[in-house]
This record gives sequence, structure tokens and C-alpha cells, in this order.
Amino acid sequence: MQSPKHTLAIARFFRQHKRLPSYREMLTLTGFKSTNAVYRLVGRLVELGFLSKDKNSKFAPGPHLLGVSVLGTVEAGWPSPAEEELVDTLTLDDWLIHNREATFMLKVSGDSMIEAGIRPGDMLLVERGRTPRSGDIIVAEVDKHWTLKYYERHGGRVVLMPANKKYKPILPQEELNIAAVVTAVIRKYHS
Amino acid sequence: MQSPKHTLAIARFFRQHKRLPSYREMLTLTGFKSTNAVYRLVGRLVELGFLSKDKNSKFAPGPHLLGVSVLGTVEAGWPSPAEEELVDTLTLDDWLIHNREATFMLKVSGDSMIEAGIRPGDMLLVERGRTPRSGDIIVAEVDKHWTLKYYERHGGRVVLMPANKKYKPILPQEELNIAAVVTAVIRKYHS
DNA sequence: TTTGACAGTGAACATTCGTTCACATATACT
DNA sequence: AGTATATGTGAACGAATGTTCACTGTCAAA
Repeated sequence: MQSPKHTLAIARFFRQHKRLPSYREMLTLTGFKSTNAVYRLVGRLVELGFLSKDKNSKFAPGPHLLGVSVLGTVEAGWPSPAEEELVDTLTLDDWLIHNREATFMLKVSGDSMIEAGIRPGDMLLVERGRTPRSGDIIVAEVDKHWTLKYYERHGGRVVLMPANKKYKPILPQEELNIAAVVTAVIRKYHS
Repeated sequence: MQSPKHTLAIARFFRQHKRLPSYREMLTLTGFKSTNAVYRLVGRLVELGFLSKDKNSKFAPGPHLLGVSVLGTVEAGWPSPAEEELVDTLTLDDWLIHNREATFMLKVSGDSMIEAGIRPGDMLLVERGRTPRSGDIIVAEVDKHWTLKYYERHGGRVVLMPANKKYKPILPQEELNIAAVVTAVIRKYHS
């Protein structure tokens, strides 16, 4: 029997149950009749990077099971199969989220940041409680209205800059309520 | 003892080991001295949605451990604590990736799609093997050069449209090599 | 004070776990 | 042919698993 079919079955189980199957469960997944068969299969998958094992030999998903392969740039084009070995693998969650308890998603409405490449319908990853640095994009409440703006300090003065010529910079007087700092923008196609 | 501290310890273990700790491991994580204490703790966490249990009472991460809370829109502003109950929770990986084996990431270089909100340095999630529909953004090789373009069919004719007035539409003659269809754009701030 | 609910301890249970053994079968190479 | 080498079977091992029980201490309401 070949590995890829079994690998897919295990991956499907992992996606569905959010955990890895035990050897006994892999028996039914793979069609093997002996746990020793899947034991050796797992050994191969560990070497391939699909699975990994802890100290106590409990296993966890490996890089290839969790991550997405990262290629170069668009200009560099599609790598040939030979150099695909060089590609890195990245977990979206670990890459984008640092403080999970303080991270939220919200949808962009309005076009005040369109020149910064943030368009209505985009999804924002924002982090609460972080103190913004000049140049950050923030979600703030100004005059009882919630917007997306660049946060900039000029001297000791805070200026909220839109990225749209239709709107004007805001010099908040007193009631500046910064809710969160934008850490990422995600635009999803194909619904 | 309060739950949140223990919850964080378990969450940290999960982020680090990519799997959930056993009851015995939770003993050292929480400082409890009896597995019964963590057994009842886990019961509470299951009700809260941080953990979940399988049929065989093996447990898996719950929605609150994997996902990110989704709020409304920027205009709607920050929800009051009262209505935070209504928010949904979303897993980035499950949301963005449908066919993991065929999905790759690559970095945008060049400004040919800047008017579509895709800027140099942005990261693309692309899917290989998918047949593009008119209006999709694709990664294609034209004249031995890799670019990002809108894929459009006018009549029976394929046109590759840039989203930048500096560039002209491309009417591929023969050698049109479509590598992948863009399924998402991710821009990360704060490095 | 008495009572009752709650939270933690410590020990025990049957079950399941990962691992390893010896043996059978198949495939490829000389 | 014969002979390695790999692959799957079946049964068994100790160790670790989730769960449960009886008991102790604590804190607040009656």
C-alpha cells in the first residue's frame, strides 16, 4: 500500500476532529489490520514532517499537516519541482496572531483607508490594548463615530489621517477612544 | 482557584505542543494535586467552549481555543460587553484554506494590481489546479514573465487585465500558463 | 452554630495507549 | 532457483489514559 492515500485519510481526520487519531483509529482509517503496520507508517510520516512526536511519544501534527507552503515572489514565478525542497512552511494562525485573547476580527465598511489598500468588505485582524505607534492603523471612536485611520504623532499632537483624499485629517480634541490596532488585513476571494 | 489562569496555561501548552495536555500533564500546568480537580476543571472548560470531547472522551480544542472572535463592522464600532455573547468565532485556517494540498503562499512584487488593493509586499494565498472564472485574479506566466492579473473572458477570448493604468491588458497568443488562482490576500503589519 | 454546597485530595478502576515481539506473505535482485 | 528486503498480521507487554469514589477542608447562608 502507498502512503499518500493514508496520509490524506489521517489529514482528513485531523481537520475534522481537530486532533490526531490513535493507532487503533488509524487502523480503520487506513484499512490495516495490525497496529504494527500503522506504527511503521507513522514512523515514515514523522520523517516526512507530517507528524511529530513528543517526549512521551504522544504525537502532534507536523509542519506539513498544519502549514502552508511558502513560495517566493510572483516575479520569481513558480518553482520547479526540484527546488520545492527549499520552500518554507507557515501556519497562518501562528503567523498572524500573537496575543490571541486580545485579537479580534471585524469587517471594513467605508472607504476611508482605500489608498492604503484597505477596501470595504476586507477583514481586519485587530489587537486590543496595544499602544499604537505613529504610522499604525487603528480603530478609533471620534465624535461617536467609529472609523479606521492612520495614527500619527506630530510633535506632541495626535493626528488621525485617513487614506482617502475625500476625507480630512482629524485632530481629536478630547474624546479619542482607541479601540484597537490593526495587525493584518485579509481579503478573501471566491466567497 | 480561578479558571482563567488555568485556561491560559492550557492554551499556552496547546500553542506550544500543538496538542492538548493529558489530565496528568494538566496537573503540573495548573498546580492541582488531584486529577479529579482538573477533571472538573475540564468539564467547565468544555461548557465554555474552550475544549470539546470526542465520543471516546478524548478531547480536542474547542472553538474558543482555536478561533478568533468576529465582531461586526468598523462602523458598528466596538460591541458592548453585553452583546459580546453574539459574536462568532472563526478559525483562520479553516476559513481561508479549502484545499490545503493545493494551496501555497507567495509574496507580491510589482504594482500591477495596486488598484485592486494588492500592493507589493502583500502575501497571496493561491490555489493550484483550479480553473479560473472570469473576474478571478490569477498568477500566470506570459512571455516568460510571471505576473498577477485579472482573468477575464470576453466572448471566447481570454484577456489578462492589470489593475494599474500604467500597464496594458494582455491578449495572450499561445503561451498562457496559468499557475494558480488567488483565493486571498493577506497584509501583515507590525512585522 | 449548624447546614449545605463547593473545591481539592488521594487512591483506585477498567480501558486504551504506544510499543515490541515472532511469524507470514510478497516483491525484487542475483 | 534462492535469498534478502520490505510489508502486513496477530498477540502481547507495561505504561498512561479518563473516570469515579470516598474523604477533607472552606466559606457563606440559614
